[in-house]
Amino acid sequence: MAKKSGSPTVASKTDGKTLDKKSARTRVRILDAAAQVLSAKGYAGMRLSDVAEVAELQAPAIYYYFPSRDDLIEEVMWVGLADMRETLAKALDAAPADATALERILIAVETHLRHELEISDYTTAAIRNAGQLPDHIRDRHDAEEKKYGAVWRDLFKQAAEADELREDLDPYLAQMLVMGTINWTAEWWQPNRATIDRVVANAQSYVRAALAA
Amino acid sequence: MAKKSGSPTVASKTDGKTLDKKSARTRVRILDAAAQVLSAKGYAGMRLSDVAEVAELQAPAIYYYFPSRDDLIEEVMWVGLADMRETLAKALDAAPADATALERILIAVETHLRHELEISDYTTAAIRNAGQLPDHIRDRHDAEEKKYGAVWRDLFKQAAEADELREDLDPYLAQMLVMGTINWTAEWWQPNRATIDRVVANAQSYVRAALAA
DNA sequence: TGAATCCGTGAAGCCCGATTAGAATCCGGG
DNA sequence: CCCGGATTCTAATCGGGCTTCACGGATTCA
Repeated sequence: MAKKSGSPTVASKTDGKTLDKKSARTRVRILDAAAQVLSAKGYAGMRLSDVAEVAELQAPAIYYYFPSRDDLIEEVMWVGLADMRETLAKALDAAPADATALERILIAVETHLRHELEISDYTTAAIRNAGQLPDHIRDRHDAEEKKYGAVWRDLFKQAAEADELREDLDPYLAQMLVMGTINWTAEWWQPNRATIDRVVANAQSYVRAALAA
Repeated sequence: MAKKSGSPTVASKTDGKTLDKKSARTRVRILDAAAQVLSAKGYAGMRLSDVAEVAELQAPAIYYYFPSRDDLIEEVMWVGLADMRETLAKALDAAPADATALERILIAVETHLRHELEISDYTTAAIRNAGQLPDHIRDRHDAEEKKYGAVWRDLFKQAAEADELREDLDPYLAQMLVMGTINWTAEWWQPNRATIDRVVANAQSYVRAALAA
């Protein structure tokens, strides 16, 4: 609970202001609080009074930074995905040039998992609430989700073309099963049950064996 | 969307009444509608007026059958898990006596998946909302969830003892990863994308390879 | 036929939570 | 020290959604 945002995206992608201005920091505090509450209570269950309490201010102050509750939520959801996608893209760029397609998938598994578990309430909020959003918020979120999915789709396509996936797996279904494997961790993982390193190691071993031809 | 309950549990475990009485059928209609809406909108987002509309009656009529909104939700959540557990128990009982521990896990994968995808909004409601419940409803649900988890835990314990799991997997983590693999399907599967049979076949292949020593 | 019970409706009551209005406070520059 | 904008607060409005209430049509049974 109550992970930090740790995300450069929150400030940088969102508007031009920098973090040193107090007002920008307050904005981030609100966003962080919203991510935390949203992740725990769901779209309809998130109350501005809860957010305000976590952010240590009064609810109406939120309106100084966001035009409405839905705008706040939309931004949290979007940042969650966009941030995740950037992190993943960076990690893949940093991979050794001779990495196999399967190895790249395992890098993605690790990156996704670490980001989800240690960094960001934004991501878990985005994951958990994707299905419950009303249509008007869903659009932007769906677009971003599609982009994120595309990164993964490429990974699986390349693995399939390089014959690194077992024959009896459909690449699309395999992708979804892998994403389930890692997305679901947010629902059960707790720091005292197993270290992140152990979860990552087990998940990588599991996925590698599941996919490898 | 809008799957049927198909569940004997709804009527039988819930009270003594039988389905032939019109009132009992109305009660089930409300429960089915609640499962459907709950699964789509989440705990806080489920409105009694939505449920009433799906069940084709007026909202206050719900109070003839359930003391409160929370009681209705609690029953949906509980039925979802209890029903799933019974189905799984039956499927495992019906397994051939000489099935290996790993084969039994694969039976569980298929049973869970088919139940989740083709039968029950109750189960998806239970899965999706487990994290968002307020404490007073959570108790009964947690108890039931623990029971369901225990069935799986046994499966993995036996597999581990029979050396059918790869050495570098922790049985507990492996269990959670498998449950993620299958629980997550509810989030993405749609009938037009792939048949249930194909999903089941891929998931079984995936899990077998992931786990098998 | 009449009465008891079951089922369900329509019209409020009431509380909670988003939002708005308007005032108070804070803070850097003159 | 004092002003003006930036920031935040308190108080009030407003609508939506759960719940209650009192009533009526049906169905059953004597």
